[in-house]
Amino acid sequence: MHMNRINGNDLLAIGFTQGKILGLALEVLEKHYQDADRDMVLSMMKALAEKPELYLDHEILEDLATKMIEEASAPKDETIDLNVTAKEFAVYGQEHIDEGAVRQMNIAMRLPVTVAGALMPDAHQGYGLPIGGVLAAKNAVIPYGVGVDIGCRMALSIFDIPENHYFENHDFYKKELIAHTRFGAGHGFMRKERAEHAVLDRNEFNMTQFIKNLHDKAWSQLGSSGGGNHFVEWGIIEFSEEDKLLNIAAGRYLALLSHSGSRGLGATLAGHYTRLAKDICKLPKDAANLAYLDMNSEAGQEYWLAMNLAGDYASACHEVIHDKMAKAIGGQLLAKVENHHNFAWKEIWNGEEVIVHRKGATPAGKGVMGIIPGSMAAPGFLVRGKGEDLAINSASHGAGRQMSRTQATKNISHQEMKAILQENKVTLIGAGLDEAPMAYKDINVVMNAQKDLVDVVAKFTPKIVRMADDGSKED
DNA sequence: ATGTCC
Repeated sequence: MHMNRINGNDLLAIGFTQGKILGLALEVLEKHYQDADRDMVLSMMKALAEKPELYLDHEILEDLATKMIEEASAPKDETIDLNVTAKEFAVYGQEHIDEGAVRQMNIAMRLPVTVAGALMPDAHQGYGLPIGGVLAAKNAVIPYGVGVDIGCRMALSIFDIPENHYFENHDFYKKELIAHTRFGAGHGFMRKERAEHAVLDRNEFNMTQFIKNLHDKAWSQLGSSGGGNHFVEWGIIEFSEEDKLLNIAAGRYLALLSHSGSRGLGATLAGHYTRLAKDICKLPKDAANLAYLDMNSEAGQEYWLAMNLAGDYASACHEVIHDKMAKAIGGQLLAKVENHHNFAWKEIWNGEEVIVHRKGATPAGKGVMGIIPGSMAAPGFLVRGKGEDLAINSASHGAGRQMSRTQATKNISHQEMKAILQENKVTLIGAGLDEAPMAYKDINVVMNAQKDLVDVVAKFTPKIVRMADDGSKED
């Protein structure tokens, strides 16, 4: 516990300014002055901010003082201009997409690094790049083009268990779902319950002090699901015909579907590197959140490694969940499919290597499998990409909202929600009105709008859904 | 999306 720990706001209050120096100063404080007297350290830092030259011979602050003098005398960053005209981009299901998302996409298409873009049929407004936005950039990566929940993904396990086994043992499956999943912002596992995974031994955790500090939280949250629209659910997957590639015969099977990301680790990394990008890459105000890092720069390479670490961590979380559940039910696995939808990839597009950002978009290269969920009461789909160039080999990552969280909480009643769950024979554990099926677009309409992007392989119908408890019900 | 720490 560091109740009196000096934070960024404290330093801003005594004369530090937003930027790289602030981060360095916080690192020095953490490393050398954690247990020192707060007032003493604050007055020393204040003096340093006013006259860094007095600290050039200081045992600990020498390096920081040097950098502050360099920074102060360096020429000021110039704003990078956007192109006057936006490059054209494909939009799928435009009639169901809000204007804000299209406006944001138009700004993204004016970045000097932009090669191509596309908007998926579940698109809506986000920070910087819209959710459901795909952007191919030349040798640059945009932290907010990936999103806050780095590596957020879907994972599906199909078991060799016929659907009637589920219907006959509903309570057992419900019990195991509750026993082996954990939800809620900030929630993780106590030391004795913690899972192990090779991702925790990854070298990238030692890359910087900032990442090192996130290791313990990452460990405690390994195998947890978080909040918002994240879920773990049992459902029935239906193959209307044999799938030779998966080697699955036509029929209905029990399946486990999960949706979650990189938890606190990814969120903290996303925030850190977005700040860094905004500090380095000054864009006009309406494009500020699209700040990018050069892939050849130290910051760009550091973000790339951190992003990949967060992605692999998110994958590990799903692996832990699916392993626990498979073990609990003792089922034989027929197939496992996984895809991330908040990430950046190096891909070849139109003959050149580009960085493809998918922020809430499913990779849909030719033959690439993905999962597009509907809602807790609507089916989701196992799909195969068609490799559509205009969509930059992408598809939607879900149905998309038709009501904001606030709107949904206001306009939907608990009775209405109960009725639609009953009608679809869905058992719900947790979740608030903001995740009600009516808050989402009709998944069939969305799938229709992306017929050129994916083929449907199988249909997944949710049966027992677990989400985070409704925030309003918590104390 | 995230224990609301730039």
